[in-house]
Amino acid sequence: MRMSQLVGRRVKEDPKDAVIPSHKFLIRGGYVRQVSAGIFSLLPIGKRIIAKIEAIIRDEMNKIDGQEIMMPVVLPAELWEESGRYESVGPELLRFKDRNGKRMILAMTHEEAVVHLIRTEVTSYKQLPVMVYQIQTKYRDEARARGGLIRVREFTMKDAYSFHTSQECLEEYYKEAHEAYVNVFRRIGMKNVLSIESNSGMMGGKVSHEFMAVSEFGEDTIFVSPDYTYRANREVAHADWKFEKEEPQELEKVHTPGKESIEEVSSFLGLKPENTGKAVFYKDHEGKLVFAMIRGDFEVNESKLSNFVQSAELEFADDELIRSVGAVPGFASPMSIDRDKVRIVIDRSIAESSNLVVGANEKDYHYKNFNYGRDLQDVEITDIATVREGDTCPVTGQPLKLERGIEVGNIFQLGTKYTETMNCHYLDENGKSQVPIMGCYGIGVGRSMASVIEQSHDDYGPIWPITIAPYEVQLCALNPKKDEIRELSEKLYKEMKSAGIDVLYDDRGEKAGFMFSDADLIGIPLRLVVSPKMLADGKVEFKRRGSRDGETWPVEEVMDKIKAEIAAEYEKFA
RNA sequence: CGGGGUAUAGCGCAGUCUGGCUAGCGCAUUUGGUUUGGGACCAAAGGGUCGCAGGUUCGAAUCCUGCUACCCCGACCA
Repeated sequence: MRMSQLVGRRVKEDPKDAVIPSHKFLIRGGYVRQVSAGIFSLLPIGKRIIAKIEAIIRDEMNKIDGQEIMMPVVLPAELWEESGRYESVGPELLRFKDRNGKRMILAMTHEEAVVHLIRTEVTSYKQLPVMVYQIQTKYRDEARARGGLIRVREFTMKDAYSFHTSQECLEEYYKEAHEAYVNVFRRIGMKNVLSIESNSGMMGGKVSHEFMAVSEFGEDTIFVSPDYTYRANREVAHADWKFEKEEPQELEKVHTPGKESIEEVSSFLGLKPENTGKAVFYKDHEGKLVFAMIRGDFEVNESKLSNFVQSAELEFADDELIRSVGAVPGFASPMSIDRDKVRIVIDRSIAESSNLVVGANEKDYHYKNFNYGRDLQDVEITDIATVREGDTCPVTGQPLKLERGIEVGNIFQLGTKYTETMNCHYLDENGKSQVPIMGCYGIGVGRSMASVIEQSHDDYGPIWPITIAPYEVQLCALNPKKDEIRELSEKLYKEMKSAGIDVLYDDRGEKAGFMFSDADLIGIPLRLVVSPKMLADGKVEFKRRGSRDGETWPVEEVMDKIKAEIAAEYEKFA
């Protein structure tokens, strides 16, 4: 490709809206352009990167016997009504009507569509297990798009779905898919990606993993042990907390005028937050009150609580609802409240500690020396605590470290949630009707591209791994008005093209600095410069992206040497 | 959805408070010339419904009302 013809200009200044490096460079380098909030066009070099990422994904999916298909973006609402998600999913599902008034949706994921397909095409145990996948557009009407390609509304996703006759078979395939994902991210040159335990929550499965590109700009918080043996999303992370019981002392009501928060109460009484119990009230999806209690120095983990009470939409309860069960906001206690109207869930930190300060359900009063077992019985006890940096790793015993991550992929053991509700069956070897067990596997393609930039750039632009770089080699002709420069550059360009090398040829005759700055923004890993100075000695300069020092190659050796360099680059990601 | 901000040429911005000549600057673009190793120089040129609608006024980018879009923080996130 000749740079003089390339669509997509480079810009010198950072776009005012961009706050993270990948967003800045994607705009400045001419990879993408925003059309609307969270909606982007891909320009030629962006599209080439995406195509290369997709090719690697395809290769790995095909290796684990995936069969590529393509399902529609627009789906009838009735398909989503079958699974129940037409109602259960919020406004991020874009609903609309066609000209006949028929209710339609823009697919944000394809479990329904794939079950619709598989239930008619796969009817015998002999056809199982089977995996189908597609690389296709998804639309999610995000409340707030952000971070360039990190959180968008329309995006390309590879989504794969597997169907099995047994849980064992699913688990075995799940391992293969996990391995394939590791290969994908290695091959696209993502330097630091972790597979972590994640929250399958309402998706219906038991086991799931997220693949996180570690980045300070990630939206997810993850906890890892120092040796990375333990890796989990904050939503599900747990720690090896140790609590100690002391001799219970007599329950004592104390006057705490106007002291509502943990900090106020504990400092007023000359105690530490860990000597108190904190009450947090939520409203579940049916509007019922959930009373969560945790030791004062912890925070309630809403994901854990939400999973435990099987309610997808927990929200903070208002004071009116709290009072309706006999509790007093700011001075609430699980004792002496209407147990029929409220579900009480207490954290282990409460059940396994002693002599805590808790509310007295009376304005301006607390109790000292609350002890679970003596002062409260028969409530649900579980782990609803949010892990803090430095808490003890449940596996290694070491202090946990906090990282931020961009979710670039996820894999779920779904079970039969969709196959069952949508009447998907096959006949087993005994001629009996069975429901297949499902797994699903996603990769965000554009988000992966952005994540590679986050992990591989310098002040001047992205540094692409050769496996996904828009071109393998950039050829720069410095001063092509000079015949010998132009002639050699054209010759090298043609030779590389016919040798099957992806080459971007800067034939514009710009000043060196201008040309190199553009080259840095395009981030091609290998660069050849034809210049009068070098050519006087019969040499051409070779540079790697990211290094300011080059080598000089004799003109007649350029083709051999560049082929060797390209091969060596690919070797790094094999 | 809550809080904050922005909207003027392709991009980045000034002008708005305090209404007043033909709306300006840098970059980019086009033409001619000089240049050519890390974002050159000279000269000329093209490019604007000042987000939209309504109002006030002799006169509105500027004041008033309503709306919309976009960005940031938060909430939400199959």
